[in-house]
Amino acid sequence: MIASLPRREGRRFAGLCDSVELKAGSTLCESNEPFQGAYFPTAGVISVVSTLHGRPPLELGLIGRDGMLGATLSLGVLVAPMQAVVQEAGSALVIKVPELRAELHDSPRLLEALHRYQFRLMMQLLQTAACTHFHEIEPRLARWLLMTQDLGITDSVHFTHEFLSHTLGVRRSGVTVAAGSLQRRGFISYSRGHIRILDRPGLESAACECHQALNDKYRLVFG
Amino acid sequence: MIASLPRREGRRFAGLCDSVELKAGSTLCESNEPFQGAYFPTAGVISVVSTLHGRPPLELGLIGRDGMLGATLSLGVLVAPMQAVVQEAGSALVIKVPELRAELHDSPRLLEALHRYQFRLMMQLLQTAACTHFHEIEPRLARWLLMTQDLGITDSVHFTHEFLSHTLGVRRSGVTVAAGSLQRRGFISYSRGHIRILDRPGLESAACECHQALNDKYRLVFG
DNA sequence: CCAGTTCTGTGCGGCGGCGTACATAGGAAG
DNA sequence: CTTCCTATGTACGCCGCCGCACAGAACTGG
Repeated sequence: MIASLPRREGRRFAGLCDSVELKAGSTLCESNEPFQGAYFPTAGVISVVSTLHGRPPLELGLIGRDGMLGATLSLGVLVAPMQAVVQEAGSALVIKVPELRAELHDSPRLLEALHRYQFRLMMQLLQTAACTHFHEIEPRLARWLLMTQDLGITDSVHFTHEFLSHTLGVRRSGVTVAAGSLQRRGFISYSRGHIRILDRPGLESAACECHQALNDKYRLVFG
Repeated sequence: MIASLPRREGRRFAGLCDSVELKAGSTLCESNEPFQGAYFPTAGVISVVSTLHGRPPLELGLIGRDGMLGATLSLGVLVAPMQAVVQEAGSALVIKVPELRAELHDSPRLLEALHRYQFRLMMQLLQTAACTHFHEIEPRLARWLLMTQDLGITDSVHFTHEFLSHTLGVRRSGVTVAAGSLQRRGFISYSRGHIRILDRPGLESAACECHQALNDKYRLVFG
């Protein structure tokens, strides 16, 4: 995302950032609490979740190296609207909130980038919300695997069924059944927290249309 | 929302708008198509929905006289991320997109207002998405009735069960059962498309916590 | 090699909602 | 008043997922 800035600005901006490690499972921001900083993942994935009283969190968005956590800071609100958790360990550039705000003030390009990404996240939320409501576990799982692959995940440390059950908001054994079916069909193979995609076209056929639809929309809007 | 601007700016802005009638059921914008304009309801309610291929639309947000349709225009993207439908007939001020953009450029207060509302919508989407997934029909229906009451609806023209089934993404007969239960408990009464709230505290107790939670969050962020 | 832990496979009863169908009731129009 | 249409009440079987429980399998550390 920073790379999309003009070279000089990008350099300058990166200079304002610290590099941090993203540890799987760590929480980067809490709903309705101030952002500690804005995160630009260079590797790994951040998960945007919504938590209801007494329920496991439900994942509604994924942020990878093409995105950022804290795009809402471009709206002038310093508080996070959602909770975000590191789903896939990696690393990120972090910029503190005051520095980001100063930079947003000076760089229209940066502001535009954040605004656009905010829009993208919104599209993602809308799609995922409906998908979660209407579609079944297996297609949703397939879609999720495709999404993470798109985000450039190579080897996953902790994609256990237990873990996936949280991101999909379903039972662990429900995931086992869905994953088992995908494996039997030869689309994926997995064992003890490690999933490989064997047949991407097959997986695409097993996924709900949301993956394709969302990508189409991105392209339509941003070219 | 316009009223929150300084008096002079508000007047000026209102002068740029046309007044239009909001007809129940009419679509104000389509997902991934350019906004025709930005709508500031003065009466009635606009519903933000997400539609999946071959499914009824699912409502994820409500826009009343405290809000607007087209807040994403403040992000510099001229396309709508979602579909919006008039749910409750009324009226609105409309401003054309180029005029709005010019005004956003000149008035930081206006820009801030749109940004804040964009943030609010985001909070609403996140809450509603999880609510839709986890909560049952009856509490969701109760919550929805409370929300619409908060938006200042007095008499509803077309709150039939059929209609409600679309906003909640469930069967019509599912709504009948839920509404029947709320009526038997004395919280509401209805007949042929007309619902009255008889016992607001009772209805609150029947609703899921999402209504309260969201209001709390609004207050926490915006005071 | 053994013991403990984590991950996966599988089964059970139950429930909420689905799709469908049909019956009644209330208004509107003639 | 009758006719038609829309809105509501209710029932039936089905399915997906739940909560739970337990067994096997695969790694881990002694």
